[in-house]
Amino acid sequence: MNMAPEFSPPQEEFRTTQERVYFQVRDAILRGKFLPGHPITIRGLAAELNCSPMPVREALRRLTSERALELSDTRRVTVPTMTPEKLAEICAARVALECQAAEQALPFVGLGALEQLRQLDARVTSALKEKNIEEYVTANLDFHFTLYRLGHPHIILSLIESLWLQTAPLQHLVFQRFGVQELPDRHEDLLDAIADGSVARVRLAIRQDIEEGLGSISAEELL
Amino acid sequence: MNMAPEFSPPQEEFRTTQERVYFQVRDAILRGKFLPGHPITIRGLAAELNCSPMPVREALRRLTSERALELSDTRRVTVPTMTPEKLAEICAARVALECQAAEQALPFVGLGALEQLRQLDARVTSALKEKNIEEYVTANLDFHFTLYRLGHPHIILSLIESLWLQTAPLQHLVFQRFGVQELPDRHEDLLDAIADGSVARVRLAIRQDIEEGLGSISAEELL
DNA sequence: TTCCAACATTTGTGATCACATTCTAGTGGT
DNA sequence: ACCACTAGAATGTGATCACAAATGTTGGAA
Repeated sequence: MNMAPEFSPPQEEFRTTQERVYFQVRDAILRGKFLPGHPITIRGLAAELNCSPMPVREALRRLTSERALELSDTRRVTVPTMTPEKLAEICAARVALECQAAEQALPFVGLGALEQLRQLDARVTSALKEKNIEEYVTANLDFHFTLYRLGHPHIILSLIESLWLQTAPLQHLVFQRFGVQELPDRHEDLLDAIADGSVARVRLAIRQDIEEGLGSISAEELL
Repeated sequence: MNMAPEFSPPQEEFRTTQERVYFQVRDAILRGKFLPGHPITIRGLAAELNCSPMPVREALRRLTSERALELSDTRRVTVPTMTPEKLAEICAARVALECQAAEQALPFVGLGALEQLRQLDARVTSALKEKNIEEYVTANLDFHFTLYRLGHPHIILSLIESLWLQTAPLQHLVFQRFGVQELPDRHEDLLDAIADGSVARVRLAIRQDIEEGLGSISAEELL
């Protein structure tokens, strides 16, 4: 059986092995290479990533601390399974934090940034038409985070990243089953609201984008 | 020099040493036993806590992942120093998340819970009068978290806990210098709003409680 | 066939060791 | 007296080992 999670080779150079392992596993989770409920072993990862168990232990500890992975009652590390309650919570937290991040970013949106956001949105819609899920996920992620980063947040951004990390495997699975054609595109509303500088409309667009995207799958993920 | 951070003995029994160390260090941070900027060494902690460096490594990794500690550019673990920017962000994030948590808890507030909250608020105000900082901090923490826990949140609650952990050492220092007599008490407004079941007033009270509490110290913590 | 006990394997945790990097004194020169 | 430089100590990181708990497998008995 081929359980190899297809780790990407390390893109950039990292200071420590633990950091390299952390980002490789993190990336694998984001790309949905781990199935929910799938157990992860320290020695197995160490063998696949060509290092000793030590850096893997710390990387996994870090990821479980971010809720990207989960500790079972027997101290085994697994990919978290999603429940409707957790999804609703993540949804609510994302609305609360991303609305705040967007509002905080709003004064910093110049014409260059707006143009960049439009181009990223174009990538998103084109990926939607081509049903290229991989591209859609990454472009959508880039679109949101380039906006949020304009306000130069640190703490809030890392909280949002943690929440995205938790829904990442789910997105992948659900999009595989349903396709992506029927998702409403709230990015247009968002871009218009940003251009107008309307805080209320920005918050509304983000809330709808999140709730329609994540809410639409809330009934289907009982695996 | 007596740098011993006065670790509390482990209150309950923990499954692993790493977990014990994690909570002991976490508790020490919450009680302000570590000074901001103070470097923390793995071997030093290991010696103080009677274990090998290994569990300390994982506990510190976990705490830095929660931003309760910080990694310097030379991979040294230090207690984070607060900056006005970080404080403003934490403040904004707390408003966003705690308003959400309170709104989520509102339907679950029964008469028993309301009475419990009133008693906790009484503890807070009495601690304020007696200028008992330790008691104030814990009672205030209990007040907020018993409210939030009513909505049975998991993810949001852990996010909020992480944010409180980041401001804990600051509270301690600032309250030592200024005393606590002039802090406005928004808990009364909050309790009234809860009794009325008014979401808008609950959110307003929490926003004011956070912003007046943390905002009042934003200009004074340049250490 | 089904169930359960006993064994072997795997796994997580903690300790110890080795090494490269960083911090800290102590030294020597100006 | 002051500063740059070097040697020693201390620290973080990674690897390996030991051990107990958990998991998986095998074997026999009902």
